[in-house]
Amino acid sequence: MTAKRTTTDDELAFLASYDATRFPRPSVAVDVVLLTVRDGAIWALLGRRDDHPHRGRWALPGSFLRIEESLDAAAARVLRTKAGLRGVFTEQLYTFGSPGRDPRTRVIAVAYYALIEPASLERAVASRTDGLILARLDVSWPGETGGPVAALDSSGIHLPLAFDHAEILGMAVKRIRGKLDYAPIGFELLPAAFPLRDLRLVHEAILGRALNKDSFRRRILDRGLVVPTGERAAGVGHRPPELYRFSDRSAT
Amino acid sequence: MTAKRTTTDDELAFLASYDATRFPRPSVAVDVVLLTVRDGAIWALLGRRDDHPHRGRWALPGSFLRIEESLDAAAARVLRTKAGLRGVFTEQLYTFGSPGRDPRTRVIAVAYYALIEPASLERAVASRTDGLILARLDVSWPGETGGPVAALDSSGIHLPLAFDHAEILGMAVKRIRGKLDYAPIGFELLPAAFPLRDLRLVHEAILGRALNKDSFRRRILDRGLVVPTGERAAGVGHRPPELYRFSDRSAT
DNA sequence: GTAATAGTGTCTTTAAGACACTATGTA
DNA sequence: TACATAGTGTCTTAAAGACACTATTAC
Repeated sequence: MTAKRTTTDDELAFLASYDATRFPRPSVAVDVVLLTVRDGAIWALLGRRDDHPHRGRWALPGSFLRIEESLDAAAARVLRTKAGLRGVFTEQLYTFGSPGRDPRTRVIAVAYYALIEPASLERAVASRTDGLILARLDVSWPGETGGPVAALDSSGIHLPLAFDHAEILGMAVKRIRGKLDYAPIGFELLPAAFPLRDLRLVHEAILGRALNKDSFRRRILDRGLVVPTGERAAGVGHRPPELYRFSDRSAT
Repeated sequence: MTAKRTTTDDELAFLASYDATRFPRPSVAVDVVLLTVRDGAIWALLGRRDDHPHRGRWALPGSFLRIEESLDAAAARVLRTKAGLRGVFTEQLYTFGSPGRDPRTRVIAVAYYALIEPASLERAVASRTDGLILARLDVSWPGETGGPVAALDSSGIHLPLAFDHAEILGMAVKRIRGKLDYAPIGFELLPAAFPLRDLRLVHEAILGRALNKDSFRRRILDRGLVVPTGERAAGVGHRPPELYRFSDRSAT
């Protein structure tokens, strides 16, 4: 972090006289794209806006940044207070700051994305009565092209999104598509023990295309990122697959 | 961007009564890591701080965000006013917001990185009298590990950096290392026409390791990202190499 | 001529795709 | 038993590394 240094009397005097209100300052908010993967699609947590602006539209969970709180802490607080979740994998995504993105006042939104396995997220949504939904994302662009992403309700109807949240969703999808190959993010979307098939289905849903079964297995096993648990899934209607777990080796 | 929608009288009344000053707001600054590659190393533009805090230490060029200015526009303004540069490749990097990172007040720094070829940057530094220097970066970590990065003056002495700017430099190096393989960022660091050797030296400097000469040539040419200009470099003391230029094909 | 790097051709190695085949559970 | 998916083995293909060899300029 900041290197050790001495504070001089001169500097102390400067700091005492510093007036932070001399310039108009924007508000800073933190928005969280909480994602999961299920049924071959990416899903995101959205909340219905009860207040202006964009009342009735759907928005990412978010909050204004508190004055003595780090950005990461604000993202964790949003997940805790809006979804009742703790210890979820979270990473900063991008900062959105177009002057017109919020009609109230100038708001800089520091966006985060978070990944969680579907069972926990469904439980969180079910335990809430404040209009949270899990929306299926409709990614219309291929590869890592990027662009806004639409959200669909359970009937496949497009949900009207608030602010620039379609852009933020698009950035989150683009990010996890890009990171999937070299970062262990698929594991965040699965329970502790999982068959390799489920890991492949998660990758396919994120990438939006089918993957070769054999080379996927080989690639994952060769990298040593997963280790067999010795257990097998039961009651699957066919040969039960071996269950694996994420191996936290520091290998690349 | 934001979807088309109608504004109701109800909402207009809400907006008229909205008081943006109800909550304390942090300041928002934009800092730019302007990078180039020369002599097998990465270099960054730094300025000596004339004022408190961190007077005498070295800092990234930056500015507080103006209230009606986009983040991208602020980054472009910083490059224009602090280095006299326009049209430089610039991309958002990461947002730094630890509560203690600036002793004056809470400052959220939206960091950008920019890439330029060394001749233009040297010209910009030489034409300034306000204490700008080109500092060589000392990247001590391998691969995409990440972490703070030190800056050295022309004698190889460590320059004391202001705020958390060693962290920001580290994030910029990590980012360009990661993007080098799939994004055409090497070209931003070279003149319009260049021999393949220079492109390889740029890649090697960024990655911090030697690359196989033959497969580098094959890889670059096979991707069709460069096209021969038909000209050759002269006066190089050996067989003159063909000069290539970046081909702006939309191919992946 | 020598020195130095450009550039080509070929062999080997490695990772990924294709695909056949065997294994083992449920119904 | 049939069925469905798990898992193995092998062939092919594509990309990268290794390396030998030729090409062309400055000196």
